[in-house]
Amino acid sequence: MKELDIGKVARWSGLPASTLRYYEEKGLIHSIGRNGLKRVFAESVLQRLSLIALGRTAGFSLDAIAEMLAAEGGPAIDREQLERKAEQLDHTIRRLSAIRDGLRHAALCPADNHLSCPTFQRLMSMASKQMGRKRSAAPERA
Amino acid sequence: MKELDIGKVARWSGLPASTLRYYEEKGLIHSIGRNGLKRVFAESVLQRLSLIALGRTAGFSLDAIAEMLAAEGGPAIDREQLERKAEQLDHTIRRLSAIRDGLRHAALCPADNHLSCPTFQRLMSMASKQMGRKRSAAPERA
DNA sequence: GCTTGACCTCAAGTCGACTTTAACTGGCAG
DNA sequence: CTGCCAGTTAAAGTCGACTTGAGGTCAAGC
Repeated sequence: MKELDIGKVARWSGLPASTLRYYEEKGLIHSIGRNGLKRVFAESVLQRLSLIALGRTAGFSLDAIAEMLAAEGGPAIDREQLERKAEQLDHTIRRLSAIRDGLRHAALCPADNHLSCPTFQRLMSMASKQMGRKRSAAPERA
Repeated sequence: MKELDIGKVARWSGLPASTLRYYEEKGLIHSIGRNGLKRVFAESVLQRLSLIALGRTAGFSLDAIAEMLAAEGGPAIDREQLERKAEQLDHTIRRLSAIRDGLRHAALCPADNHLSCPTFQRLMSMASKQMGRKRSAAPERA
């Protein structure tokens, strides 16, 4: 099993060492031991970091990601929760798609005020569909 | 032209008044005047707030949104920039889609460790494709 | 005339996610 | 032995996006 010091992990993951320490402190990753003072990581930490980066991209908080990663190894994954998150993501994707189309349209449409362009408006209203954002979606700190 | 006080804007937009004041301070919205001390908003501020919410969903910072909104009314929209943003969003969407599929697969797949499941791995590697930190899109942030 | 409620300002506080700083350790090169 | 380099810690600082708090204004209602 290949062992990496923090510098290698940093270089390969693209994350600064400080972030790796921070993630370890938060329990998102674990070092497999020490060599003197120095942390030693298993190669597999890179995959875990990928998953974390992915989760961040998807908009999850570090805490939410920690939960999911914990569930992942654990005795029972909450399949229902995963499906809920998948569905949430699905909504997000649809909204982002509408926004993307909106931007693209804005880049082409000659109307000088997009707010009054019907195509733009249609896309935006498609994207909106509920705009009071209170904590309700991603983490469900349960 | 209908005029709204901050309370109505708050109720209709779902945002607290403090946020509306903050947005005004940042130049994202404007009140059309004052009634005594009290801000008076045009009804159109609601649409603007929708766009702002949309932008937030798409992962843009308030500053970036302010820029885009400024460009919107201005003399020339940077079409190239819009197209770039659209393309960025497109990548994000693809990655989110892979993540969604990954989650959904994880919810169904009987393997007890998804990290070793080839289907899961394929989806995740599809989602990754570059993992340097750079925030992009968030679902209803938690 | 006094209270209540919705609004105001300005300053300070909070939260998440890091980054920076200062002081220290331990290995290896010259 | 001396320096340097990569690593270590704990604590403080930063940044974006708000929220909260203290203290004030004003119209309406009892």
